Amino acid sequence: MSLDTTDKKILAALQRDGRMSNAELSEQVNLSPSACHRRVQRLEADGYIRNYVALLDARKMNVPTTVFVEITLQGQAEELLDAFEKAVARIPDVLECHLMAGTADYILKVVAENTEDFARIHRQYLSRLPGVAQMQSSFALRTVFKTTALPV
Amino acid sequence: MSLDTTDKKILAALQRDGRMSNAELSEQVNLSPSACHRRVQRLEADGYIRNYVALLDARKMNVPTTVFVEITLQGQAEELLDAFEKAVARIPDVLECHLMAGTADYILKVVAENTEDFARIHRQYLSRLPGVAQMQSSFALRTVFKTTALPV
DNA sequence: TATATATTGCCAAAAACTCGCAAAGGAATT
DNA sequence: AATTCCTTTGCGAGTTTTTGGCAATATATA
Repeated sequence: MSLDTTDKKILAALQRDGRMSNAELSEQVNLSPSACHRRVQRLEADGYIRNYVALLDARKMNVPTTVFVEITLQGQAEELLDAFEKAVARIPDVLECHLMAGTADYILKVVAENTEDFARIHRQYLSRLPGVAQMQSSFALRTVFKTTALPV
Repeated sequence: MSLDTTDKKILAALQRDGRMSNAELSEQVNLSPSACHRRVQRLEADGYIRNYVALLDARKMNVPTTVFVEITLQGQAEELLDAFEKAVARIPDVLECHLMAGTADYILKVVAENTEDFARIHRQYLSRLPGVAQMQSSFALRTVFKTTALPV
C-alpha cells in the first residue's frame, strides 16, 4: 500500500517526462523493463498516477496572462455554493477553483490573452456568476516558475 | 505558424491524454497515422507542446492541502527580486510562483500534508526567504477543480 | 527453518512508432 | 484557365516499444 524508493523514483521520473519509454524508465530506476512496467501499472491502478497530459506553452497558445480572482459569495448556503461551482466549472479560461478558509471565499486562477481579453472573460462569464457579493482580480506580471510535479 | 482546426483537435486531445497512441489520436482527428504523427512532431518542434507529464493524485501522495501565500518584499531592487526568486525555486513544496502587479508582491502556491506540515514548510523554508517584509497564508479548504488544459 | 507471498528477470508475440517516397491538394503566377 | 511550386497526405516497411506468461529469486511470516 505504500511506496518504496523505486516507486518514488518512477513517480519522479514520470512527473518530469510522462512519455519516457518503459525501457529508459527501467534503466533510470535499475529494474528490468518488465518489472518496471508492472510497477507503473500498479501505480496507475492504485490511483497514484491520475493521468498523463501534454503541457502546452501558454505564450504560444496566446494566453500568457494569469489572473487570480478572489470571490466572496453573498452567503454560505450549500445550494449557493453548488450553483456557483457548477457555473465556474463551465468557464474554459478558469483553470483552477479553490474554496478557501475563512469567509466563504473562492480563488480562481484564470488565463487570458491580455488585460483586454480578461475584460471580455469578466464581462462574458465572471460577472454573470450566481451569488457573488465581491470580486477582486490580481494580475500576474510574470510567472516566475510553475510545475505540476508534487514532492515525492 | 498558426494552428488550423486539426492542430487544435490534436492539442485538445493530448491535453486530455498525453499518452494516447498515435493510432487512436489519428482516428480522433480524421487523419492517417503518419500525417497525424507529422503534425504532432511539428507542434512539439514549434514549442506548442512544451512537454508530457504524469499527473499524480495529491491525496494519494499525501499533499491534499493547498496554500496560497502572498508575499511583500522590502523593496523592488532587482537583486532583491532575483535573490528571492532563486531561493523560492529551491523549495520543493512550492509549485508556482507569480510576480504580481501593484506593489512588489508574489503569490506562491504551496502544497502540504496538513496545517502542521505547512508549519514545518514555513519554519524550514518560507521564514528564511530573503527580503521578505510581509507574508500572508490562505488555506484552501477544498479544490473544486483543477486542470492543466489551456483553452484551445 | 519452512512456508507462503510478492517481485523479479527473461522471452516472445503483438502493437506502435518512425521514416522514405510518391501522389494529392491548394495557392500563386503567368 | 493552365502551370508551377509548395505543403500535406497516405502507404508501406523496418525498427522500436509494449505487454503478458513463466520460472526463479527475494521477502516476509509463522
